[in-house]
Amino acid sequence: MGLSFYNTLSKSKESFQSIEEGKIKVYTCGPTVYNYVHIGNLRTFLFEDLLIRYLKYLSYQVTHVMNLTDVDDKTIRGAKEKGQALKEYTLFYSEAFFRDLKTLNALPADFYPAATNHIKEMVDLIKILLNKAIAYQTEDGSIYFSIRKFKDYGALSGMKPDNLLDGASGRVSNDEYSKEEMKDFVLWKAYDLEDGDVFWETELGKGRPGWHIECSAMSMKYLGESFDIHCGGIDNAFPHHENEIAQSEAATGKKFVHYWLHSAFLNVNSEKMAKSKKNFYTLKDLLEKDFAPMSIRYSLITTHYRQPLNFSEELIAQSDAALKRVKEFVSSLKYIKTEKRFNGFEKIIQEAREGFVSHMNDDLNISPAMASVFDFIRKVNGLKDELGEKDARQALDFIGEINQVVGVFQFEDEILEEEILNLIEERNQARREKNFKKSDEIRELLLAKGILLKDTKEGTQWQKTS
RNA sequence: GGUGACGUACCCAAGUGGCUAAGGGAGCGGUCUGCAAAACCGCGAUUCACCGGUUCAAAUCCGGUCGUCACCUCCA
Repeated sequence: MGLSFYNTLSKSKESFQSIEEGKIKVYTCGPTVYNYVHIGNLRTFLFEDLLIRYLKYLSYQVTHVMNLTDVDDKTIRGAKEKGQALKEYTLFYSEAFFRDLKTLNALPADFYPAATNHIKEMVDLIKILLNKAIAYQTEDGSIYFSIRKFKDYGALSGMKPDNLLDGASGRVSNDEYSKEEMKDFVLWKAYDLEDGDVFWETELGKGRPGWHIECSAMSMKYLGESFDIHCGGIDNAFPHHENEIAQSEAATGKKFVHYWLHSAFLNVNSEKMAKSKKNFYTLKDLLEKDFAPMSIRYSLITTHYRQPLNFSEELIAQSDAALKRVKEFVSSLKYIKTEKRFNGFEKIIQEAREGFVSHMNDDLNISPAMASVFDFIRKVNGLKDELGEKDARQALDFIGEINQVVGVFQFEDEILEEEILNLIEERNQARREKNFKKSDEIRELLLAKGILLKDTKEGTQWQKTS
């Protein structure tokens, strides 16, 4: 089966076809850098990482752009509270965000454009909308998008103008406007004293951009007026993405994005994890509890991205155990040293690969894709006595291949220091002399150094624990 | 009021018309071991929230009921 995705636009799975052969352009909505991200946010970023990694695995040439929202009400308020310049404040949280991504082994995007570096592009876009009379300026100088003038408004989210509750986005003074206009959203916010020193003097007047316009302006700058995939959390489908479509398509007359992929929420006790509910964990919180980054990554990516995921510490512990199983498998392969070959081993690998790929092709259906990896491991474990070194090498390479996509397995350094090797030998000597007190002491000592020993028929084997 | 998602074993989670309902965790039994730990092997839902209906055949389709969550205001 070929690659297919559930497209929010059509509310159905569609087989994937890139605009340009062999190349895929992806835009993902990044964080608003006003605070540390929580792991609910990170779930979405890791879903996107999984997507990008898989597309690369399929040999597509991927261009990935993730924006940073570094000017909005929250960043302005936060900077003011800390008495910092906006730039200083947002830089701090941007860096924290990048650290989190790195810790969780997400591949860096090709571009991380920040809103404040693209004011010119946004102004140009807004000017086009004004010229087309789709946008209008109000008395205070703010500029709004008239959603009634974009006939397809609501196509993505099903939120048609008539069904929206009143109470527009960012409307300054509600009373002056009719009901319909209240549903319009802001493109450019005229300067307000609350904004302090955050403003730009532009052809549109003194002020700052609305939230939605940045993604239209920046995605089109880096990826073109039409591109392949746009991702984000499901809460961004409305109003953010709906508004992006309206702005972009109204301006260019072209289809903005071909595939919209949205991830479901991470919940805690069946409720959305959110800062306002105070039920969130940051990555730092979890690391301080000694959870391993890869166990956290595994927890966040192995539930299908459109399925709400109920988060718990128990979940990470389960992931930890699952990863241990893979690690144990990988570690044990190095003890297969014989020259023999297992007839048909290629076929076993090929079946596992096909299982993995066919499920990932199906809208990144990772659960059964991983199941085929675990099936492979069980099968090979059962065959170990019949495998030779070259087979083991192939099995290891296969796990490495899968890891290009999932990015959760860690391959240990297969070399031990002389000192450690000597201790293992010393312990074996003690065991031969039935000096178990001494051998147990050495085992404890090595475990404290991160080396786990296992006494098997073939001799003592070791494995690194961290 | 409008829009949408979800309810599968003790926990996590696939499967959306038809072979024995994947896989992981936990548990139990076994193998190995000086012992322990780890690993490996085996076992585990006659049943898919509930009630009707369609069908030769349904967890899967249709209707209804109950329960949970989210969006419509910044939110991954």
